[in-house]
Formats: sequence, C-alpha cells, structure tokens
Amino acid sequence: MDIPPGQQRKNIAVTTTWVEVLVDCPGAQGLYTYQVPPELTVAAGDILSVPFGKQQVGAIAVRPITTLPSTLTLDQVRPVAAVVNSGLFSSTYWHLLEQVADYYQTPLMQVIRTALPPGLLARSQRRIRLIPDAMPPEALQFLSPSAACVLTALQQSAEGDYTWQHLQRQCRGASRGIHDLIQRGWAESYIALPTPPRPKQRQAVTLVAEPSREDDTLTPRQLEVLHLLQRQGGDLWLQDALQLCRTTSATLRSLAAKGYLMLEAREVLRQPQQPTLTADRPKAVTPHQATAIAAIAALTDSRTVLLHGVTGSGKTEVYLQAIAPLLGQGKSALVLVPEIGLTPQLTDRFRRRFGDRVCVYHSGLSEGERYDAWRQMLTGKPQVAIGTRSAVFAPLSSLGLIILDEEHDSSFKQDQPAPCYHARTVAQWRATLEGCPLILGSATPSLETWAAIHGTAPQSASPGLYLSLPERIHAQPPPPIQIIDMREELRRGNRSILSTALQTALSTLKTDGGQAILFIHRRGHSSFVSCRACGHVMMCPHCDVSLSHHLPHASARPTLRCHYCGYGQAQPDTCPACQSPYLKHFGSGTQRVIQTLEEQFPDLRSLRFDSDTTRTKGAHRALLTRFAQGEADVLVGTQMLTKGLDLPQVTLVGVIAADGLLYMADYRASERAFQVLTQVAGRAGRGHQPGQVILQTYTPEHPVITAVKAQSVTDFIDLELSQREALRYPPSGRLVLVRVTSPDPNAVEQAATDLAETLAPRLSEQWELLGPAPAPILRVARRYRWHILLKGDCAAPLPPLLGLGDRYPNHVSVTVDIDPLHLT
DNA sequence: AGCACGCCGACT
DNA sequence: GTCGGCGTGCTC
Repeated sequence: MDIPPGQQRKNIAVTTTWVEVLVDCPGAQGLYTYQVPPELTVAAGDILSVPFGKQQVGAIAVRPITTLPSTLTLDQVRPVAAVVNSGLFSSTYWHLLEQVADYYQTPLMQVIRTALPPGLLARSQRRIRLIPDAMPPEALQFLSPSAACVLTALQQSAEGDYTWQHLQRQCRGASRGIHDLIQRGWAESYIALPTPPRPKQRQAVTLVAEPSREDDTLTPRQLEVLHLLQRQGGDLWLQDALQLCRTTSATLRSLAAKGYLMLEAREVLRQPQQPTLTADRPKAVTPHQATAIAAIAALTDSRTVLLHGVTGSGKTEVYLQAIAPLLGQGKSALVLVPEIGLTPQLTDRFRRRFGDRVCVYHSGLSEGERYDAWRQMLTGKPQVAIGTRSAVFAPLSSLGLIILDEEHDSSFKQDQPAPCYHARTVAQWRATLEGCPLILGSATPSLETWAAIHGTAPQSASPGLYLSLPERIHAQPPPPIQIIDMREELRRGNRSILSTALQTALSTLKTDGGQAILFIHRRGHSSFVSCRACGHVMMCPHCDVSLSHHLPHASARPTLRCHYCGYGQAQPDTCPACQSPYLKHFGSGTQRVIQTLEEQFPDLRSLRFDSDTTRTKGAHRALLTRFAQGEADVLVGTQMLTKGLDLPQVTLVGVIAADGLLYMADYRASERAFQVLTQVAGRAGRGHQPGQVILQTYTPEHPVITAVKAQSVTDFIDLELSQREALRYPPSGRLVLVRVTSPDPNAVEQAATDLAETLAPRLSEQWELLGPAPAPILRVARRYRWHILLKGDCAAPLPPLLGLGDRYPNHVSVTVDIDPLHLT
C-alpha cells in the first residue's frame, strides 16, 4: 500500500488542487475557489480559515476540485490559510444541514452558523493599539473631540488595545478620531488573526519520585511539601497544591528541576458548576411504562413514537430505560427539552442515572463550555446529550434514539434569526437520516403530531406509533375540575376576582395542610396604565403596545415596562395628556392577585412566580424550592408555571380567568389554551390528599373549557382538527409568513405591496396569498411591520422565496418564516 | 464584516 | 475649490 516517497512527492507537486468553499461573511453567497497549498489536505466539510478581502474569515470546504473554473484566472485565486478543524461532519450530518437550508429557504452558511458552536467559524478582527512611548503626556489637549474620545476609550483598557468595532460603538466619529491618532503616530491599526476556541489547559502537579531524607539537596520545607503532596495521592492541580502546601510555584518548579515532580498542562473540559448528585437506579415501572419501554426497544427503523402521558405518569423513567440499553450497544441518545433553565430536575435525573455520560448543550453555556460540550460529543463515545432547540444539531455519531420532550412546546420553534426551524421537524429528518426512532413526549400533544401519528395528515407515509401512559404513577384519580361562571358570580354581587368557590377553598387551605397555585394569564394589555379622567393610555414610545405596570417592591415607585422591546420608565404622578392625578393601572396581573389575597386572606403567605421574579439565573429553581419547602401557601404565577416540569404538586389549583387565553387573535389560541389549562390543572393532587381544580371563566360554554373539564384530549383534538380542516390551517394545510419590516412606515408598505405583486403570479394554484396587511402590532422596537401570509395544501411544494428581499432598500428587511407558529 | 469607490453639503 | 459625510458594491 505504501507509495514510494519520491513518487508521492511528485504527485503532490503535479496535482495543484483547489477547493470550493462557503465563506462566513454576510452578503457573500455562493461558492468561492481557493488554492490548497501542498502542505495542507482539505476534504469536504472541513472548517477552514481563508483570506477574504482584507480579513481572515471562517469557511467550510464544500468540494475539492482539480481544475480551476473557467471564470477564474490563477492570480485571482488565493491560498487557504489553515484547516481549523477537519472531519466534523459525517455525510448524514451534512445532508441534515442541506435539508434545513433547503426547506427553510435559508443560505446554507446561515444554517451552518446556527448548528456550529459560536467561534468555530472564527474571523479576524481589526484592532487599534496605542503606542504609549510616542505620545506626549499632555496629548489629550491637541486632539479633536472624536480623537480624544477614542484615546480615552483606549486608555480604559489595560493593554491600550480595542477592536475597531468596539471603538465605533463607543465614540461618535470614531473612524476620524482613529485616523487622527494614527496620523500622529500615537496609535496603530492591525489585523488580529482569528482565535478559534481552544481546549482549556490546567496546570497539574504529579509526584514522580519518592521523597528521600538522604537527598541533602532538599531543604526541610521542600521535604515537607513533598510529604504533603504524597499524602494527597501525589496528583493534584497546581492551584490546589499551592493552596495545600501554602507555597509558591517557584518551590514546586525547583522540585520539578530536581526530578521529584512533574508539572504539566492538561486539557480539561469546562463544566458548568453543578451540584453533586447521588446516583440513582432504575425504578420499578407500572405496566403501562413497561409496555412503552418494550415497544420502544423493539423498534428497528426510524419510526416516530408519540408517548402520550398525563402529568405525573412517569415519562422520564420511560426515557431513561429506553436509553440505558443503547449505551451498552455503543450508541448515543439525544434528548431535546423546551428550556433547560426551567427543567433542572430532568437534567439532574439523567445525570444521576448516567453520570458523566450526560452532556448538556444549550445557549446558556459560555463559548468555551459550548465548544467543550461539542468536542465531547465529537469523541463518538456513547453518551446522552440533553439540550434545547439548537441541540438537534449536536454532532453525535451513531445515534440510537432521539427524544423530544414536551413536544407541543412552542420554544422548539425558532422565530428570530433565519433559519426559522422547528426542532421537531429537524429531529424527524435527523431520525430518518440516522435510521433511529424519534420519541415525542407530551401530556397535551400538538395537533401536528397527533395528525402525523394517526395518519390523518396526508403527507405522513407510514403511520407512527402511539404509546399512552394514561395513569398517574401512584394511580391517583385525576383531580375534579370545577368550572365557575364568573358572570353568575357578578350577578350574585361578588365583584372580587376570586369566586366564592375559590374563596372557600382558600379559606380552608391552611387547616387542611395544603398548598395552592393560582394561575393568571397575562395578556399584553392586562396591566396597562390609563388616566381615569381623559382615558389616555401609557404607550411604549417604540412599539404600538401599552406599557405594563410593575411594582418592584411594595413600597417602591411603580415602573412601566414594554414587554416587546424592554423599554422602561417610572410611572408619572400625573397624566401626561391632561395632568390629572388619576393615572391608575387596570387589569389583574400577578401583583393584583397577591394584593387581593393579602386583603382577604392575611394569614396566607404567597409567592410570585412570573417574568419579574424569575429574571435572574436560577431564580426559577430557588422560588420553586422555597414553595416546595413550605415557605409559602400560595404560588401566584403566569404562563411560566406550565413550563417547569419540577413543579411541586399541590392540593388546590385556581385559574383566575381563563378567558384571556381563549380570545387571542390567532388560529392556535384554542390549542394553546387547552394545553396550558390542562397542564396547570395537572398540578393538583398530591399523594394522600385529593386535588381540586377551580377554573373561573366568563364563557363556561366554550368548547375548550368543556374539553378541559372532561379531561379529554381526544375530544378536543377531534373538534379542533375539524375546524382547522375547514379553514385549511395546519395540520390540514401549511403556512408561510413573509415579514417585512423597516423604520420607515411608507417604505414597508410599499415593499410589502410590491412583494405581494411579484409573488402572486409565481404561486401555483395550490397556494393562496393573503395580504399584504399591517401586522397585528404595527410597530415593535421602532420598526414598522407588514405581513404577507401564504396558505397552501399540505402536499404543495413550497414556492421559491430565497432572495426575495434583495430588491428593496437596505433598511427594509424581508424574512420568510416557514410553518410559523404565531402570526403576530 | 470591512474597505473602496463614488456622489452631495460646510469649510480652508 | 476640497474634506468628509455615508450609500452601494465587492471580496475567490
């Protein structure tokens, strides 16, 4: 097999090769050709660093070629600078990325960028550095304001060195200021080479020789240090060793020189700080769980499984026992969850069961941690990767199973930057490509999944597998759900936000030794502030929405905040329009419920659980722990209550007003309302005590309310599916939302109109164009928004939409959302 | 992204 | 008359 060295050399010299690459640069679509220098080998899928214009940028090798494209001449082609990483992508992984790019109509490079950990596609940056010696001490006086600003900014940094970009943000007229400083020779501009993330190194100390008393070159102190190290097992991190021996690294270095110690840098994986956990063994399972585990184990192809389990039915144990045998077969599993921060108990359980074979990957990790998690997954060792949406792209080889828990959750859909992918859709493709099963778990399955599994969706070729866990683990009956007609309450003269039934239940809560959850749905407008005299409503200056009232502490000054762009201001004392002092807030947010509770039930202690009180990292967990430990009797919260898997179970669940959920201008309102109400109701009923659910509403006859009361998922889904079918909404049809935004209201309207006109003739008769129309909230964060909605048959191929927005001014942005979840 | 090229307002 | 603003376009 060996090629004689001479011949090998000749081959390389003769075959000059080139490679076509994708360049990581916005606005540089298409392939670029580079020369492969003889000392490098480049294969498709390698991550490269290439010169592009005046900078070094990241690139992906797409295909090596042996002849130069005829459009290019030799001198136009530049050489590849370096191979950053090779062998990252298997061919199935590459296919997956291409499929995402194709379906979501996004340039492949953008898909690669969302799949890779940040920083792997490193780019060079232009930096500005001070030359302190060249600068007179009173330099500031000679400078123009912009140059002075740049100089001051640079002096802030220890090295007198910042990126061009940073200075540009920091100072007005920065480019002129920088030019000025360079002209005077007080600063210089340079291009810093890209620094891809590197494995973290840590200094380690290892004892390599027995400390001997005979060695008279050892001082008593050195001998003492050696003995101390020996007692610790002779292998420590340098940092720990220094602390233990209360010595300096110089001492250890001299001991290393004498041959007693070895100092070396070892690669370590950055692990986010995590509590130490006690190991856990497989639990005894119910017959339903056992059936599900056996059915999953029997799967040999890439079937989709819906694991439909009511709250508390033990889905997680099924996941754990489905994964366990795979690891023994050298296969890995991928577990996708809605939001890692909200489900620490789930990751803890996986860690207890599988120890360090669990790898957590989500956007909350630091850049280094993400890189390390990525590297660990690339090792190919059998492991369990748990992560949020973006973890569908985890580079695990030999996947044996993909699990997507809480599959109905909307956080699996990305709607901010393109590609607007749904992790469930991508997971489906990935399972097909890898030939492994996909398990979708939920207590309240989405209509899409239901239709796909039961074969009613036209595009599903092979019906999936339906597995049900209909019982709670300890076989408690589901809690009864009592529907309260709030109109009736009002007629009887009860004007409180708490119905008589809920008041009664709360009044006996403490004597019964129970805990309660009160759920409020906060609509955008539920806590707006308006003037009782003239009707003026406090609005966000950047968005067309009212500001929400917040009371940080009981005695604090009220603040107003925009939930769309984050704008905040203090609440004025008088109405800005008419100076009336009667500027008050309306609606029943969490704070108002707490206030009512304090007035009517002063002996009940309550905790608030909403986006205000859970803003900081770990606050979810802390609040729920406090509640679980009995620090409060009532937990008052919003939507967030449905997201944590780790909610303590309670005896009473009250829904303050279900109506806000039911009437939202969205075709998915009913589905979301059913899911939220069912999930919240499922929190009631602990161990020995039966639970109780009180659902207050102004429209008890609403089909969603009826279905929630009957606790029948199938009733609801059948009804909702028929309605969607009548209107050709998903899953009976498909949608594409084209969003057009700009700070200029006229430009958006014009672009949207023009876009609709160019699009309409390009659509097949399977597609219907709706709009253009202003978005329900016309302005968000100073940008005006218009929408065009495309509605098509399930089987209809997507119309080509790539590059649609290219013909409009720069400030007009056009984004395409395939299968949008909300139309807002 | 960065940089060059190119066309309109306030200064030597 | 020029300097310099930033809009447009290109980078193998």
